[in-house]
Amino acid sequence: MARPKSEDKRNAILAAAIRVIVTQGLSAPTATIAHEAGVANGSLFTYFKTKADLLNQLYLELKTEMGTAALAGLPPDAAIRDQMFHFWSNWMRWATSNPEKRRVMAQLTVSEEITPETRIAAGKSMARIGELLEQVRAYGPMSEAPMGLVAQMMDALVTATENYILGDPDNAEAHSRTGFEALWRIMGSA
Amino acid sequence: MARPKSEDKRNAILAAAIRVIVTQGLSAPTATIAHEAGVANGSLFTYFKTKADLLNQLYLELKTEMGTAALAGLPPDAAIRDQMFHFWSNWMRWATSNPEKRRVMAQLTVSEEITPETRIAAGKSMARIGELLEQVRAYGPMSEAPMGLVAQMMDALVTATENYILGDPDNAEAHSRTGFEALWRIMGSA
DNA sequence: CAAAAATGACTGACTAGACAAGCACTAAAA
DNA sequence: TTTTAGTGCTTGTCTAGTCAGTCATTTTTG
Repeated sequence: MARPKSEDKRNAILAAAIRVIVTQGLSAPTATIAHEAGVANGSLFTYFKTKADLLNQLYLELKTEMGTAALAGLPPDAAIRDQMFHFWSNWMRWATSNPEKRRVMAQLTVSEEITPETRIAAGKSMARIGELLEQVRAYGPMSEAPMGLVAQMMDALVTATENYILGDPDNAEAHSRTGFEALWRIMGSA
Repeated sequence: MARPKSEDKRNAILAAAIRVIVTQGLSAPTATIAHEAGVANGSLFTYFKTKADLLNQLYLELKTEMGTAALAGLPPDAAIRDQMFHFWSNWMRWATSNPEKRRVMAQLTVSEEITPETRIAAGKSMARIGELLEQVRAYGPMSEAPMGLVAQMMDALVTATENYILGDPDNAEAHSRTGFEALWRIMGSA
């Protein structure tokens, strides 16, 4: 390999994509993204085969980052409710301190450009979260409900709470707590 | 006005837009929509000034239709929980029997093309729903929480439940019930 | 240790195609 | 006869992706 691709440049493109998409939406021209990243139009395509490829990789990166952040420092021996609250708080903190990433995630989640394969790969990085949720559900009022529905509901509550916090960041802490209590009322056991 | 615009044609365009957008996404060409509606390319623009205008009107129409459907036959003297359940069931039924409209709504909700004005107008048509929700909230565990957060959570739960039903329509009834019970655990009082 | 050859990342002008909207014209209503 | 809806071809703009050539970096060779 004569001249290695630089990880820096790849990251610069992904970061630029976030900044541009947040203001222009997913239809933002690749040229704009390349320019924002300080890279030539054509270079973008040496790092990402197509625009769709760029979007898929961005989605994967964001989802993984979010999952990692949410699980950071989870106390493995604490009561399940405390673990869940820790997890919830991490997630909220990440979301509120990365509003642009959150917005872009929301757009990508709904986009047709994201392939099922990417969604599955993204799901894998959430495996640990699934286990946790499974334990929570098993002894609560949702024990009979299908896991998929429970997972979607949690996701929905997270997103709703995050969205609301975005509009009133000063009371983030209180809203986060309200959200968690709602979640726990839905599926928790004690 | 010498020759009146036909309401039929307008509706044909909106209906065609739904059909086309559901398969092609919001970037679907206006030409395709016009063709699907059995109308010339240019005619579309006598009914809708721009493509964005078309999307905004479609959003408004769908949101209004959904709101109306959800409130149909609401028993005004029944217990508040029963009213809420009636409302929830209506909403679910509308969603499951109009999957394409639901999908298009989801796309429009997130789209940058929809103006704040349109969103506000759409909110107005939901006023009655707001009152109902207000009564529910007032005596439950969410009485201290801001109304906006409560509304977003309900919306999130509706959407999550709808989405899940879409993937397993055979058990729609059971899932709908599960969803409502979750909602009631969050904010109901008895 | 040159130096030159091989490699492939990088550039940005360019192309081919798509699309929203305009327009000149025709048909229908009043 | 006037006015406006309706038509579908045309136009100007925009954009994803290409490509011929350049240049930084590594590898080979005398």
